Amino acid sequence: MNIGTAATQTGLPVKTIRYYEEIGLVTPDRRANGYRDFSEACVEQLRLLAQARHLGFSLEECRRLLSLSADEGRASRDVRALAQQNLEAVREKIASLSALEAQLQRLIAQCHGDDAPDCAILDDLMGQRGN
Amino acid sequence: MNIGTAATQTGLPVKTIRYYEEIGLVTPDRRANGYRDFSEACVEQLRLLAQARHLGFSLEECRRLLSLSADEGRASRDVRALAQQNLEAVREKIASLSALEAQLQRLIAQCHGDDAPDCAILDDLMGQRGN
DNA sequence: ATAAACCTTCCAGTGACTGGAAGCAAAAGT
DNA sequence: ACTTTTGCTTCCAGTCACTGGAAGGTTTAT
Repeated sequence: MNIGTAATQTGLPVKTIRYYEEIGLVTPDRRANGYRDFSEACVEQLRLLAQARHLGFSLEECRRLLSLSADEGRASRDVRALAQQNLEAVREKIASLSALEAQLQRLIAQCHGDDAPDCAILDDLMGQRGN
Repeated sequence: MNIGTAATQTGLPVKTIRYYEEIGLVTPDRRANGYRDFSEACVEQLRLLAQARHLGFSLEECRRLLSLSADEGRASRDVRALAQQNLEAVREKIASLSALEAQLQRLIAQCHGDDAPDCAILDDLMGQRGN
């Protein structure tokens, strides 16, 4: 299977697949003309990559997921732990973004938003030390 | 004021301040010995940068904030619009992270998490196309 | 025969820093 | 006065996960 077909099968851009090969996440075969040749197994790995990236796993986490998925003797506990870690990270991001949201909302509420140059937002941004 | 003092006054790392100068966000004076010399006004700009970055504004947005803060004839409406845009972006990020959280939670719940190699998470990751 | 679509590699850029090396300048300690 | 430490300078390279583009070879369709 050519790289373009693999791309449409997985939803990954061609460039991204080449990049994944470059950093050793997948190792497609090569044809006589130099074209990459993707096996079904390889496409499955790409599908895992696409899906896991979509879920916010880093490429290093994806690497571990791939090695777990290749390991017939794996314990599902290990996969779960990885996912759990990722979940924590997502929750932390949500928490800090929520704090941002509140602060921005407060700032916006305090600003008149008219033609005059005095602005509560700028006042706040310049007023205090960072944090 | 030396760069180190400016750094402690604003909470920004020295390296970051130099980077901000490099991309033209601030332009401190220079002393005879080549050291940067930060005026109070310059430090205020750095404070704005620190605070705005902390609130998730991009550096390009910060650039616009700085030019608005320097413009005596600005309309606070414009500042508000910028903050409002940022708020939307933050809300979108929160929404998509929340979707991730739900999906991860579901996946984790389906996985036994024991010694056995069969794992609902891996099954899911390899099963379908990436969207 | 020609055009288009597809493949290859390599180089450079993104955003926002961050780390490190090599080399002066200034401040502090003895 | 001398030495050590700290602080400043520049420049180069790396991070993460791609993304764009150039220059060129291959295959497929017309």
